[in-house]
Amino acid sequence: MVTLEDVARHAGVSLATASRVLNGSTRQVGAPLRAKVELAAAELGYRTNVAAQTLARGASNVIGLVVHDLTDPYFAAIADGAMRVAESQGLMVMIGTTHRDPEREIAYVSTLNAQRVRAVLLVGSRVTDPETTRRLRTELDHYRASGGRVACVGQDLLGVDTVVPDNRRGAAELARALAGLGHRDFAILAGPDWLIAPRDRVEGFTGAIEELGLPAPRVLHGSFDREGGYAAATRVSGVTCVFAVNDVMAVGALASFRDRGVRVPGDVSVAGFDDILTLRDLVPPLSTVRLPLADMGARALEMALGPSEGGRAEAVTMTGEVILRESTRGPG
Amino acid sequence: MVTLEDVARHAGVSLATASRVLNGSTRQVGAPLRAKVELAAAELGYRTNVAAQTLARGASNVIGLVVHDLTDPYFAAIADGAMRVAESQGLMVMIGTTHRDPEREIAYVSTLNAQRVRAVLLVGSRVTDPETTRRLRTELDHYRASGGRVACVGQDLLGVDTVVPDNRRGAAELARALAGLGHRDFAILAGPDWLIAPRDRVEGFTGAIEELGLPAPRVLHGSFDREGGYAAATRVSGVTCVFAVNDVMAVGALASFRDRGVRVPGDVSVAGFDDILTLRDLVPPLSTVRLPLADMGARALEMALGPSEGGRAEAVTMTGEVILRESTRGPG
DNA sequence: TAGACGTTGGAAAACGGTTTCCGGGAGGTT
DNA sequence: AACCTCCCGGAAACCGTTTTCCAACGTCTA
Repeated sequence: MVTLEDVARHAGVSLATASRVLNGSTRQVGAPLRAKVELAAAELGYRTNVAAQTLARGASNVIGLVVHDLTDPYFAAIADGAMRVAESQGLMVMIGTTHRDPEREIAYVSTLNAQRVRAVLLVGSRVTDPETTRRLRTELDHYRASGGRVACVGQDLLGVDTVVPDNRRGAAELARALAGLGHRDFAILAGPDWLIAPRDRVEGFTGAIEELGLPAPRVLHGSFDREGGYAAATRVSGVTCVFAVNDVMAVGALASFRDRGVRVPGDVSVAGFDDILTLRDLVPPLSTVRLPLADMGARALEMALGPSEGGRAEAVTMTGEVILRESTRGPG
Repeated sequence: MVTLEDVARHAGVSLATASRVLNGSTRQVGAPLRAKVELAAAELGYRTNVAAQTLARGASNVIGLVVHDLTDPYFAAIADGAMRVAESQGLMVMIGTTHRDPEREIAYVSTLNAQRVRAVLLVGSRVTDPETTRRLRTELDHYRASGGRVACVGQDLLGVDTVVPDNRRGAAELARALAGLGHRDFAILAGPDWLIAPRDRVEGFTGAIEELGLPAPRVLHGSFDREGGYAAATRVSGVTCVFAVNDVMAVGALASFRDRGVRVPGDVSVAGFDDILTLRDLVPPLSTVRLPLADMGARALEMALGPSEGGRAEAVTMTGEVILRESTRGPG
């Protein structure tokens, strides 16, 4: 293990000088010494010990990213956006996957705090349980008290900078668009009601339907993933249009309908939410509400890394754009 | 910032005792003192400074994962498998995405070395350029010389433990299966030839076709992703069956055919390789060669973490299983 | 030519833990 | 009662950097 001291000795300079040449930035070092140090470092194959550096500097070059599930294209897209920003700033990324367990999310914040990461990004819907949220907040406050920065992609419940998808409005606009096609009888494939995002989407959708004076949609709950969509879709009947609260559930629903011989959009229209990349390759192409996922991840990290806005947490709302494709058409 | 010393003072014990209670493991501490320390730590909200711990211990609790592209379901699946193993061992995961740039891969190994991560997992096909491989090996040797562990999912070219998908054999078996359906005229949507995995798959496929005495397949090169598959597929003509060297290229090919009004499998059969999860939702379901992706990632990390086999690097071959679905049928 | 000043190099004190010793006390054996 | 162990607490060295002083050395100005 080659240390900076070895390099300094080999170059015939002091530890301080070697440090200034190889890592430090504040002060100048004369050209001749600088060259000697660089040569010595190369010859010995010196690698900075980041742990020591972090300890001495009191700040690391790592950010933490907490997502629910990396194999879900929704999270992969957001993570990718964030990672590009991190890379452009020379930061490494530490990832934790919670598999939708709020306890794990809290535990990860604690661990990332111990790692003294520069910033933590929490990606994914918040939960409705106030006690869980309170505990997470406590943990985050603790982290921030020691200089950590935090941002969230989800709902503005943590007192930190947040990128908020406008779930209600997006769902409402989708509802109006679908009603505009002539649909009157809707089913909603809803997620679990302890997650806020799916709940908001349900409310936005039903609210708009009510305003239009149409019969209230039938709400079928399932888990917030493909299997949940599949399972909930098997219980659908007597409607002309199905709204799945996210795309992966919609994908599950399409599979379910295919397996049951229900044609989309012939027998029933289907729409999702998020516009994950995978949708390009579905048949029929899925109607959805587009969210700029990669941008959301990038933006959130930029907020976390940027100067704190006078201590005041900022919330940026991202509005979705309704995109009607072939999976929806008028009834009959 | 609460330090261990604060905790020790608050509890009225020595630094050593506090350390032993809160982090250390080797030695026992009597119940009364132990309780006092734990109480003090809780009251003060103490969080271990992992950087200091890493420095003192000389080993971290982090592993590095280097993949080409996280939004590609192939890599997401492997990463997920590896991350589950990491989590079960209480390790954090630092991820780097190279976007298929070998230079970035080398740079990441260097950075992860500086981070003193416990182990590094390199996921993705090796390149044909020996010079690049040599430089990567140098960097890896350097890392291993200081106690780092390395494993690879790809080809056994780095002198480290490796999980090797049997690309030639898988492709050959797929070729025989497709020929068994009656096909004689094949096109291969090949990846760039500076990547070994796609090249091996092409060779395995053509080799088997030759052995059967059939005309040599036409090889069309494209990038190793969906767009490459799409582009290459637009140049396909006069064949009854197309083999895309991985599933995401096959997905691109399906899109291309769909856009051009070429029916699959009516006009042309299409097969891919890897069996990524996304395939479940394609229409028609894609024939492919199944690789146990999550297991491969998990296995590789286990090898990296396990005891070194007497210094000898191990190579585990994973054979693929041909799966014929509806995207392939006999010609005519 | 003396004094002030701006550079540049080095010694040494942090940073926050872990771990090796060392010492004292309790318990067991002859 | 003397001796030997074993167990457990504490003092202090150490991990590899960064960074604050401090000193030495031109160079410029008056």
